[in-house]
Amino acid sequence: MSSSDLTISDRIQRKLDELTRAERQLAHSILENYPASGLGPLTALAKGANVSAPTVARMVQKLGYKGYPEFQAELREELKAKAKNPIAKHDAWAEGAPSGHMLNRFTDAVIENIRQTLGQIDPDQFDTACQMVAEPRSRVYIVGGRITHTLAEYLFLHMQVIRPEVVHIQSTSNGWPHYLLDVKEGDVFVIFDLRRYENNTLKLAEMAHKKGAKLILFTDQWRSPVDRLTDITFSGRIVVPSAWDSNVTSLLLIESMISTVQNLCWGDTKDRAEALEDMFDQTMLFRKFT
Amino acid sequence: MSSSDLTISDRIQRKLDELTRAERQLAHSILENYPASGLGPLTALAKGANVSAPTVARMVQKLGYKGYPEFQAELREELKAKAKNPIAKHDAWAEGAPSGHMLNRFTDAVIENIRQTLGQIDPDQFDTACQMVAEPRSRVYIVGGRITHTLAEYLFLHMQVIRPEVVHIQSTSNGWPHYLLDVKEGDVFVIFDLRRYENNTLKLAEMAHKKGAKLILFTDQWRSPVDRLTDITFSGRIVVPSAWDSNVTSLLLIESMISTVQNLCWGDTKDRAEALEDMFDQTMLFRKFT
DNA sequence: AGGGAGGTGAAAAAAATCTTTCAGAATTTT
DNA sequence: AAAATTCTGAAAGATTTTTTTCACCTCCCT
Repeated sequence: MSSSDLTISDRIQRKLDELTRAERQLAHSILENYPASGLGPLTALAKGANVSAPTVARMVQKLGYKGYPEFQAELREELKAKAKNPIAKHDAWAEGAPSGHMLNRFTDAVIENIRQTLGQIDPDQFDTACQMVAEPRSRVYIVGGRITHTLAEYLFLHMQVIRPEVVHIQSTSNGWPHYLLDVKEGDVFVIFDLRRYENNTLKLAEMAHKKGAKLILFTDQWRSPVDRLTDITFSGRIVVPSAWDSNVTSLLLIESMISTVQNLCWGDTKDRAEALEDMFDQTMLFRKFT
Repeated sequence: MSSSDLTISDRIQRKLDELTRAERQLAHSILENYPASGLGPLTALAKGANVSAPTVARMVQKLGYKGYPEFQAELREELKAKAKNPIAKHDAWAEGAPSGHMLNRFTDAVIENIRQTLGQIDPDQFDTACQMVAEPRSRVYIVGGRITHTLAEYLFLHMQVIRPEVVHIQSTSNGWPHYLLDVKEGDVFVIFDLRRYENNTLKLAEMAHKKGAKLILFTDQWRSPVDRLTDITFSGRIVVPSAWDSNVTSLLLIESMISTVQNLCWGDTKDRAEALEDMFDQTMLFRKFT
């Protein structure tokens, strides 16, 4: 809202006394299904209220707008603000920092990214992808690029514990063609390709596809060209106030997938985790958690 | 909704694959402030999405409407229907998934983690840490453990572009004692140690500390034993409905730090600046403007 | 009842919005 | 590497929407 913090609905009700008969009739019609009716064409609104078009134009001016379009624009603003509101109630995430502080701006962006991304994900596809990754008969190849190989490795490190036959390939390394020799039909590729999209990753995906492997892609909202080849694609939002893109939403999806796959593999995982734990204990890599 | 029970939002998402690049860009713009932006004039929508007016006209036709006005009319119908129905969903992140679905439970937990973590961070400490990492006279060592070395590498890959003299050490590798020979007073260590805390990381931190290096630690809410030695500690919440811990908050902090450090280092080395500019272009301009 | 002030809507004028066309650009296929 | 296909946006044309004008109507007051 530009000028005041009043909604248009409030404004109308406040001015109700100063309005003429036809205008009051119109006002009630607007409030009847607010704000939808006010967002349509002026003539439709007039007709719906059984008044003439000029009456609408005049009332809108009485309310303080220059014309009907301006009135509509404010209605849309109001709607926009309302849609964002339930989530964006936090004006500052890091208390004690000005709201313009990088931490707050960045967190705002990330939360919005998460909200948008999750809103567009098809839960069935997510479940299907998890089942594919959990399938014990398939080998799972995890592929990342220059930056994203860190995400790939993160997934790999967990999957390695959860199930056997997991391989991590880095598309930027020159050793990857080697791995493709072993790929058999039904194997699963989990591919990370966020902009800038990498040629090597695309080539690798194509070859895997040709071999009959199933492809799961993690990409951004603009979608890597690999998208054409995949069985399932997850596109996350990555925009943050930075010269770089954010991979937070990707990590969120990865971790959710890890958790879901682990539940699917539970029986196997238990044994494997225990075995691994023993190994680590013996090598004294970890301190015991007290 | 007149014909089917699908919302326009659903329809758009369903058709997303059949759309062209510009159209997809537009689609995302519509979903961004849904439904407000779709209720404005066609030209404004086109401008907001950085596409031309005809693209909008074509896409709505692809979606099955006779023209833009018809599309808007349906949007308004949808809005009207939603207003009548007092309690719409909106408590679920992934619409269409039951609120008990892993995606929703996980996202809830992550958002809560972010909220809690950011609430406890001291912005001044954050700024100080960023300045330390940006300091050109210090060498920066980035250290991670078995899982967390992926986070460390993520930070490293970005820092590497932003400033010289950055080193990535993996505490689980047996080569790390080598690196410590070169450490001089005033060098900076960024250490990742989330549970389960690793003995090697602690040892490495102790030796670095003894050499007069400054320590920045990323850990969890229970805090790694390294905490005693550090100048600055960031503790993130990591609890999620999973057998594993979440590193999303850590990544959020890392990315914020990257962005802040980059701002501080702006215009350091000429080559570096040019390289950055180049990358910036490639990152930001995903399509050409004419 | 007659005069006047303000209210109202039909119709025309003005403005904007939407659609179509077409040529150039980008992409894919051969 | 060249050809064909598809995509895209500028500009013009078509349509709709909004505003203005103006005559008529109603209601109130003397």
